Amino acid sequence: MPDPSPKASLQERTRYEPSEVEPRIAARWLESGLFHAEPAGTPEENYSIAIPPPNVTGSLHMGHALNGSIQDVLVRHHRMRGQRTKWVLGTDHAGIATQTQVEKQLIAEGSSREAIGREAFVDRVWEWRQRYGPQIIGQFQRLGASCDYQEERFTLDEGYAQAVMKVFVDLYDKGYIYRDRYMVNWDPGLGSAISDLEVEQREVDDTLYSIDYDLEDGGKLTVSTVRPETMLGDTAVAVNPDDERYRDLVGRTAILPLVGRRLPVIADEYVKPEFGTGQLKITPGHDPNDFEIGRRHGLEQVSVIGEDGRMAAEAGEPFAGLPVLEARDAVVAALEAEGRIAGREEYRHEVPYSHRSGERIEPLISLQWFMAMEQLAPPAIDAVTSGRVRITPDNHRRVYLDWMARIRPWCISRQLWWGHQLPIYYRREETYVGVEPPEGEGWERDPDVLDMWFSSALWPFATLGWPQQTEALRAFYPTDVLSTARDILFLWVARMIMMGLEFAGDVPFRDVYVHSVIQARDGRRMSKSLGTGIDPVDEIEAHGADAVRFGLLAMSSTQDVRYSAEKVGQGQQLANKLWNASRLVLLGVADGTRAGPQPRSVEDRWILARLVDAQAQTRDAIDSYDFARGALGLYAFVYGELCDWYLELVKPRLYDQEPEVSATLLHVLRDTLAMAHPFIPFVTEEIWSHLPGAEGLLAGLRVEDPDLSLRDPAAEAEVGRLIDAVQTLRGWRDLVGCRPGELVPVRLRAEGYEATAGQLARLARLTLIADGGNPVAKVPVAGGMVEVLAGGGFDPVEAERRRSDRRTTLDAEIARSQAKLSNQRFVDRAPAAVVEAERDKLARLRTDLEAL
RNA sequence: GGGCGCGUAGCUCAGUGGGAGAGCGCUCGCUUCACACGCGAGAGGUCGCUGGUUCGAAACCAGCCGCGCCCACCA
Repeated sequence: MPDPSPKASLQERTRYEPSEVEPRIAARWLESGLFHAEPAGTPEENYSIAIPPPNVTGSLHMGHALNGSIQDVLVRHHRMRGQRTKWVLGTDHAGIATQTQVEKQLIAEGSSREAIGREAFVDRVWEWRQRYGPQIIGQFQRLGASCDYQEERFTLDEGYAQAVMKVFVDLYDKGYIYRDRYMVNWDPGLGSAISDLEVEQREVDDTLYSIDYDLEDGGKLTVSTVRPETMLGDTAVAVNPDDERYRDLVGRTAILPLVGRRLPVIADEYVKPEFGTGQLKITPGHDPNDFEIGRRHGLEQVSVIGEDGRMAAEAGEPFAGLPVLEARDAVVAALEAEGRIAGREEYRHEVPYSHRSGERIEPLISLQWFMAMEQLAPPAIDAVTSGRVRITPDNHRRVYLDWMARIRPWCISRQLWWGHQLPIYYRREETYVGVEPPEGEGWERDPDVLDMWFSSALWPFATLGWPQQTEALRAFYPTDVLSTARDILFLWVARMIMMGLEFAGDVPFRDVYVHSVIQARDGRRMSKSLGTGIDPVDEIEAHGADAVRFGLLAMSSTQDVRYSAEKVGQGQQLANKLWNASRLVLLGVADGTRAGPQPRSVEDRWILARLVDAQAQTRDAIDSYDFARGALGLYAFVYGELCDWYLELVKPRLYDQEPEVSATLLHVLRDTLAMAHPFIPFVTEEIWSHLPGAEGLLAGLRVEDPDLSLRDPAAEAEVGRLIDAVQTLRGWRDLVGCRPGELVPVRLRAEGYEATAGQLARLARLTLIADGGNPVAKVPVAGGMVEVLAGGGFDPVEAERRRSDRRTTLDAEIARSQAKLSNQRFVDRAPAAVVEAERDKLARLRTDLEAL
């Protein structure tokens, strides 16, 4: 990190400049080694989080920035509470995404992965990773994330690969992993099978064709399909067994047009009599439903579409070799020529698309590796129902449980080159599965790799050194919380829980926090392809990391929210406010002051009480994962209490160099910085470095529990009354046209200002006069009246109008209150405290009215 | 088809049984010796609609209207 420009003095820096400060602070943190935790102690006393590993090719997006901010609040908070805290860092090899990137690069060079071969290709991807992998790590540092950067893991590093291989072999040995020819979601764009979770349904307008099939012994039937080309693979026609119309059809034989194949007419419950003609063509090779029906009835499976997205040889001439869409037209044309198209209609329906490549899924039968989930799911269900894993917000709990209850086999093999290659070897009819390659000649390794989510599922324990029983594993597993967006609840979270229980002997985390999704300003999802993305790095450059962190946390919620530039602005202002408030204090306090609460007046007791309350509230917000409340509460304290009132109240004493107020101010500042640090770490660390007597980094400060003995309801009531009165009087002044600087002579006729009358006069610009003549105006304040005496320059007409408005309001409120209290049912049934409060209120209103 | 959630000030959102809130925006005033990324004062809301429960509903219940998301193999 280059040495920054010579540090301007506090005196000159009237504006907080994050771009100057943040890189300097980030460098200090990294050099300090504070973020690294040597393993010791137990998971119960330590605090750990495993970062959701970003894709190695990725760059920081808004989701990373939000989740990074959330996790960093948690990690910094617990570190400052004195826990040994580790935030496990690393990246994911992200099989598909990374392979696609490098392939694009190759194609741009006029080459391809096939041209250079697997080995050279994988080398190329590793080079890519060395080059682009550090980018996103640097961006997390820019955000201020206090990860343990000394121990970065990668889902394809050597130790991690060992863990993956061991898990695979163990699961195979237990019989959970098996090979099957089964209907899979084939992604023609990728040239690979993908799992159910990587498929998304999209609404599509298609044409629904009705096609006549002749019956062998005379007559015909009519089937409907949006994919006429698949009829070449039909092996039956089905009707519902209860469908009276077709009872005598069952058992007869239809003839498949164009092909001539004899199709048995079968009866199956799946067929809906009311849909179309109630006669359904059965294509076990290319439709998941038909596949199941085919298995039930022992039907032949004919694959007419190949993995290359073209019609296979089985499709016959002239269709074999044609791309699917061309084949569709050709089949329709051929059927039309035979007069078999009985109808077409526009048809809107949902169709599976690949979440990875964006292409339409081609369901087909393929030989793949699967993982059975029946044994793994129940313990993972129990972990959540028993509360060993808590999910926040808890409406996601049921979503998780519903999915787990209906969990299906997981297709784990991918026809890719970048990833964990299956530890499976074939020789003729033999299959060998093992971490080490088999002895002997002639073995060939299965070319497929594992679904990236298989390796990600091991993340919380594989990163800590499993299968070795390491110190790190003993100290930090289970981790405390997993913070994530809900879109990978099944893909990742559920699988981590299953794998953690199966292999690491415990749940991988105690809490799952599901954060909101930040949408674009117009409510659409943020996405590069839609052009709706906002780059958090740009935002950090423009407004500072603290501002972005604050903004994201403040807009976070239990539901999806639109990106709010205003909240980021609020964060930027907070940083600037804190900086300038600190300048006031640091430039003003007496030399040699030691920080410590030394209350001498009611406002001192008040700010100490408010500080303790803010500390408790902030802590509670963090502990309950309510980051918006935490961030906004912090803002409210700094603006609404510390700066607007306390600093204004004590300025005269500060200028007088009163030692006690210096000590108290430094104490409040110190504690405020510590409280704010998890949310806005840079500005607080920078200010901390200017604090007299501050040693070391704020990030490493050990924070004590809030000192509840400083709570002070009496001081809060007294200063609360003062604040109300000042605001009332300022409002009055503004309304009646008092010049801003002018001192108005008044007589205070109100209770409860014994200790604060001087402050009231100063802040509302009044001159207090003990006696004097008749008032020329009256301003009601809590506890009584401020009588304005002759001599102040104001508009008497406006003053009278104000008084009369106030009377109208009071009359209305009194009427409402009286009505309420004269309602016998209210008095009888409402809680006594509520009724009592209503009576007090009425009394107060009447007093105020009388005073007027 | 099943499930979850949302509809509160011009905008983005808090508020879950006892007198409607924040930030931004808007209006007016202020070169007040920390901050004009500032200070002070204001305007602005039938809390989607209808019905119900309750002494009392923005909040709880039901229905309706509008919007979003997740899950699901109807050609």
